[in-house]
Amino acid sequence: MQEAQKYSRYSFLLDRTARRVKQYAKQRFRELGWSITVDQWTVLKQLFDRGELNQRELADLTFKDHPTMTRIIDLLSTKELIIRKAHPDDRRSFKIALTQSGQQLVEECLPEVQSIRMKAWENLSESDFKEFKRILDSIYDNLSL
Amino acid sequence: MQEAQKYSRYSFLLDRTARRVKQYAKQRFRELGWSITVDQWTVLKQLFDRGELNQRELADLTFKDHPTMTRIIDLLSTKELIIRKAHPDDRRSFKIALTQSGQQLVEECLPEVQSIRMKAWENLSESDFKEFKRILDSIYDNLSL
DNA sequence: TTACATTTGTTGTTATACTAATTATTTTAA
DNA sequence: TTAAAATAATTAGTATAACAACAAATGTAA
Repeated sequence: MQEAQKYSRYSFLLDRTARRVKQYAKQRFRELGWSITVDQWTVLKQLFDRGELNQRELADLTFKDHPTMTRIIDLLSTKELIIRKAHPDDRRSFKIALTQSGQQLVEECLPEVQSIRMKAWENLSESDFKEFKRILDSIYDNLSL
Repeated sequence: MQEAQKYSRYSFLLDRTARRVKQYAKQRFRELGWSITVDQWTVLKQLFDRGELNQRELADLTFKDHPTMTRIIDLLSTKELIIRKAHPDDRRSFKIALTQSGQQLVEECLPEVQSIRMKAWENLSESDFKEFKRILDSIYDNLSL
């Protein structure tokens, strides 16, 4: 393979694998009868770990843009897993909080999510993880603005 | 970090990095004034490399599903970069072919695409590429159906 | 040959991704 | 203090991504 073409191939493999990982988790969520998506889960988990956050903070933590976060928040609100509370110090902003059923859902799903996530890494060693993380971070930094 | 949480973190980094790579390419395409997306490019490039293909073959090669491919083909047809030609042996199917302007576009864009792709891999070594590919393939296989 | 299964492609629906533009509010600077 | 700049969130438009259901054509087995 030509030198230059090789890099396109790696980018393709990265994209393909990331899609597969997401697809697998999505499918397992469905099979388990959970009515949330993987991206919605990520938001719930952040709120579970860190407590109330505004939408900008959630967007930054999950590396999503603001319009996307608005819509994920809308969907989670409709399902009554979170609520937008008025921000005490800033009327432009909301405090997003888990509802009781949101809290309960995270607690129930957490072990299963972890086993879904583990599946991808079967047969890989501790040093593989380190290498992988290092390379991913390097790629990410190369493309930072 | 807890053992189980680690795997979620790796999945997150993978997703984040893949999104960044796509985002970077998309932005460069825009800056260069190209009116195609990265996924559309991938289809054009396959046709350029392999000649006429049907939609199933294109979907298989790019690891996209058939409805997604239908829509990408629709968009490229509208832009007159490709055409659906009747398949001589199978009336269910089309032969997808580059038009002259499609062919020309690929030839013009190819060097620039390769430099966009290379950007991600700066400061990484040949053995990093090999390791990375091995780990990606392993993850992909772990989640195969 | 007929009935059934498979294949190819399309349509519909929901969700995420990114861009641009907009509103409301808050911050900063003259 | 007032005007301009910046920020938080939303809305609108277009493009992927995945899934289900479907139509038309082809293949296969009795």
